[in-house]
Amino acid sequence: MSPHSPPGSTRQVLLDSAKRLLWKHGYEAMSPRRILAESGAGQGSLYHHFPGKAALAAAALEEVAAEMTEAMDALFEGVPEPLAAVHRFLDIPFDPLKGCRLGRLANEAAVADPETADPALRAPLDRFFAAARTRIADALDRAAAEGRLHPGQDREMLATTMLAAVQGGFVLSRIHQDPASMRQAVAGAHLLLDSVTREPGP
Amino acid sequence: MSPHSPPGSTRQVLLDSAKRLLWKHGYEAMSPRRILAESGAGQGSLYHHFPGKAALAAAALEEVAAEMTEAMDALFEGVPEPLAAVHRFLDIPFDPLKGCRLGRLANEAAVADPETADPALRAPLDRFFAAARTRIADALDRAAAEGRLHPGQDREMLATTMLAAVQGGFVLSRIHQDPASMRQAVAGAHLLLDSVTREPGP
DNA sequence: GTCTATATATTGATAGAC
DNA sequence: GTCTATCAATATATAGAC
Repeated sequence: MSPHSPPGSTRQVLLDSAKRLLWKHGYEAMSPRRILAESGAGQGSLYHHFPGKAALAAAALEEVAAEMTEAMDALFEGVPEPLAAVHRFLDIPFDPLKGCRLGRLANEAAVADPETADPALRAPLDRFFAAARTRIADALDRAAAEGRLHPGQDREMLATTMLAAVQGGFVLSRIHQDPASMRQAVAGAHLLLDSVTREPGP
Repeated sequence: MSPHSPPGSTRQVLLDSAKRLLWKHGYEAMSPRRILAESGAGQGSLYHHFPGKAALAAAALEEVAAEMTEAMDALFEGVPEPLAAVHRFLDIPFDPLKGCRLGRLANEAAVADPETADPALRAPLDRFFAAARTRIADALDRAAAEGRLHPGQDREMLATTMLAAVQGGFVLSRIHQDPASMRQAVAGAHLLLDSVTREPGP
């Protein structure tokens, strides 16, 4: 929406602080006061550059979604073999205890409660996960075209399951305060992928 | 901890309201004011029966965890064939848009932020998901003992993946405001389970 | 045990000087 | 564009009568 601000500008400093706080504390717990303390900006600056907390958060989430989409694109363009790219996606070294930068907001009222949500907050999440599923499903389609997938597999379903395994891994790791849950969930996703894969023909 | 209160008692009415609000809005968004409005109790009652909001929430979550553990036990005891029980678990008719009563709290600071969390809030979640994983892993062990599982499968890993698929399904369905994500994630979990299953011997 | 005030801190946002 | 007040509303909790 709004063009990128110059790095180091007050507007960008506010956005960077919001991005950190949204990751660490989520939306509701990200008070304007904390943003100002984090960023060093004065009280008036926030409301000069943004209509309010929600608009700042929405802009911050747009940036996060753009960064993550870019990372997905780089991964899928950088790994020529499509199945290898999906496995690589599962092996991204997330820190499971920190939660997913976008997925962790799925249960905040302002983001995803149909009655009280601000659509501008959910939109970047919606778009990123749709894009991620498309990247994965497209890779699986290419694998199928190369004869590397057993026929008759629902590639969109498989792509959703890959994403769900990672998101569920975050949830379980946070609850147990233990990265092992993420490792196991991802291992299951690898196994599922292997189970629909067939060796390259001669 | 505390013994169950008589149904209809003010204490239990407060607990029931807290359980509803925790599911619908989460912990931080569950203000004492809302609890009192929901329950019809007077202001003083909450602080007479509980030291504060955190203690009420912890007691409410203990009840939720107990209910869900009981439901898991009923399912796994009621379905004699262990693999069928795991498939049945995946087919529990969750409402994906409502989120998981316990899993939805995984990203609240008071529940799972190592710096600020109240251990009493995370404990019931930790215990329920550990118990759930054990139920599933035990069923897979029984299936293996009956020769229904391909050998060499990590049953704990598989159990974690089943739970993660459901939790990830909740996250994705909330983000897209669409139950389809949960259906697809669960379908992937069924497929994984099938891929490690072998037909009963003669 | 329950009720009606009330207290204090924090929230998200504004006012207005510079 | 940035700053220092300041605001009204809400959050969690307490006081004290009944």
